[in-house]
Amino acid sequence: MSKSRPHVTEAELAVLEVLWEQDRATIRAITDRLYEAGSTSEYATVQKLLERLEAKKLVARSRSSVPHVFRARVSRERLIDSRLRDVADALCGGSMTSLLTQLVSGGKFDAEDVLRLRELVEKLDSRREKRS
Amino acid sequence: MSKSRPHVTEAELAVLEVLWEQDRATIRAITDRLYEAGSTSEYATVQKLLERLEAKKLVARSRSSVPHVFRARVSRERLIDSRLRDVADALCGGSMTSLLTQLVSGGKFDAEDVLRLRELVEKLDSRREKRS
DNA sequence: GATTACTCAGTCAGGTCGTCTGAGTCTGAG
DNA sequence: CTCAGACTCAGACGACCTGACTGAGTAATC
Repeated sequence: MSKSRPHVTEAELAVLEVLWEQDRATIRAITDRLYEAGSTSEYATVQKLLERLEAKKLVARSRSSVPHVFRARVSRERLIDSRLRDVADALCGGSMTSLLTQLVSGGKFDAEDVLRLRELVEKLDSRREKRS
Repeated sequence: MSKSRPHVTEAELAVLEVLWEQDRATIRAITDRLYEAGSTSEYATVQKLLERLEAKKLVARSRSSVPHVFRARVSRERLIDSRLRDVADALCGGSMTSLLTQLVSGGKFDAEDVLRLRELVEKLDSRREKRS
């Protein structure tokens, strides 16, 4: 988390979810999406969350028009990756490989999961070979 | 995290690490391990951390002797798994499979990693077949 | 009997997080 | 022009968490 991996709060995440879903959105749109009602204070809450997300460079704000338009600067995939890295740092000495090993050997996966995983490994392997 | 998956603090984790390393330990032993000095207040800090860990059922305390002897009730592997589950819940709709897919396809792994992963998948597959 | 180590309960400051308020700005309708 | 409504921006707030610390009481040891 420390290494330029700011923590994303649950409420902040909810905002990001909307941005992932809608690509671009105003505070109003996000507020209505999250709260239905969209009162003044709820609007302000979303505003503050966006402000913090912007400070963490996780969303971009376009000030060229009013109301401002926001978009996510980070994908869900990157966020997942960053959280996994946090876990690896905290519990696996920073090794993503250990984490992966742990996840694979520990989890319960059915036939379909294993099949998909196998395909994924194949793809990974061939991609790696091509690089070298 | 909510589902009987209490959050483990960094300081609490440091205590757990010692317990994993030493199996059983007194507060004194843990304090000396973590702080070298082992002053009164540091001792009390460790004590409080153990108290909280005990409340979370992550360590067991034997009161039959004084000083009390502590041991971990959760392995590093289980803790990793629980954190991964947190990530899955927060970002993958609770699906560990999605998380796994993300981890495999997103991470940078070298030839050795891929080889090990492949073996792991084999093992997982045969284990699964045996079960059915 | 005093010292030392330990347990147990409680406190405390600093930080984070979600929420909310208020002051000021801009714009469009009447 | 003026007013109302929507928006931005800065700040504050209480609740909570976390690590650190204190003090009172108890048991053991010399």
